[in-house]
Amino acid sequence: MDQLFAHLKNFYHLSREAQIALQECFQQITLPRNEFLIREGKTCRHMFFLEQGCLRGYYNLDGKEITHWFGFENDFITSFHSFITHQPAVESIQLMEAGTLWAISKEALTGLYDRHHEIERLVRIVYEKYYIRLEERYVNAQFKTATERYEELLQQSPHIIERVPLGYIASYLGISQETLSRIRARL
Amino acid sequence: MDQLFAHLKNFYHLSREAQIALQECFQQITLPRNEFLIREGKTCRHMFFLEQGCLRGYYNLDGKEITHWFGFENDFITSFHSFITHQPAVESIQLMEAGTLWAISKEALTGLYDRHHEIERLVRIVYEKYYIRLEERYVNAQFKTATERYEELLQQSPHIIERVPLGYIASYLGISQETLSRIRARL
DNA sequence: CTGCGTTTTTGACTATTGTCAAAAACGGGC
DNA sequence: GCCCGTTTTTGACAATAGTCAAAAACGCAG
Repeated sequence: MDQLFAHLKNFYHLSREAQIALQECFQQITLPRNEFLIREGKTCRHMFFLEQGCLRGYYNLDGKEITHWFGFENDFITSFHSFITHQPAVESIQLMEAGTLWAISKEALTGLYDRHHEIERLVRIVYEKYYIRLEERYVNAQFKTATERYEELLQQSPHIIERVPLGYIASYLGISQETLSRIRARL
Repeated sequence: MDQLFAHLKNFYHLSREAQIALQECFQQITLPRNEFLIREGKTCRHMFFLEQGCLRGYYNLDGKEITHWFGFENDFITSFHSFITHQPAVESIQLMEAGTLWAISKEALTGLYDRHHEIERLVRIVYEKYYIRLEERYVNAQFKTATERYEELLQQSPHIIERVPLGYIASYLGISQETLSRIRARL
């Protein structure tokens, strides 16, 4: 829990009361490797904070699993579309390692917004940061070659390459596993 | 101005007082075709609402202009990265048609957050919606073929194709103009 | 209607990546 | 250390998209 609150300070400094209120709404979860946090088709009603472990979000495209993001320590995790719209999730989220998470329900969170303005502010700021992160990812994904994308991943997120099977990384980069293997051979 | 407030109701219903406070912070701008709303290298300190017209965001990659998004009526426009981080914008935003916009400065907006909790809520909700919109765009861009992306654009946003030169659309889809021309010929 | 600059299309060729299949390397359990 | 299932690499070929250059179509001023 300390880790979560330490991380929140990167976004906004909460008052003691807000922290206590927030703390009461979180529940700890421990899940083994390969377990699902969210399954396609179910509505996701929680936001998670990943304290320890790593996981991937993926969806099905013509029977193929497309991994479109990874989550690591200190990431906020949810199926955002489902969480926001209350519609069934189109993606699944699966643990790639055994992990520890903190969960907060959407009702609890929106309840807090009314009682603690600062918590809503915190969440707004988190969204802003996540938005620009996604924007960057979008530009990289669409307008760079596979090799450039891999090299950038190597530089910026070497932890991904160390902890994640090649097949998932290839999918994440939008290329086939064979192509990624050849890129690696060349470097 | 009516149009702006009518549009805001899609996100959150503001009280009369909040509306008045917000209204006072907006300034109208009119710009001719090809004018720049934001130029690469300058810090963007405003959020805009596009009442009438259309524009594009683009950046330079090895001397080439990469158009990565379009804005149309009722869109909120800014260089999000610059607006949030206060760093110089990496992109430029240019009018493709003469347009009318409403501008609000970042200071004015953050000032409103303190005085009107609901305005911060509204903005949080706007960010949520824009986030999931971007997520969708990301998935489409990375994991579908050029033809699929063009067909989806045709179905979901025919207005883009009607109002925007082919070269910009090709860039937006992440393909060369020639390839887009060939896709069109085939359909 | 004509001419001219811009935008779009077409052609020929090249580079990149995908697909399918098989081989090699890796890693944990015994 | 050995076996077996999984992951990664390699090979051959096909499909997709990019590049450069030229032609055609378009749009507007005069």
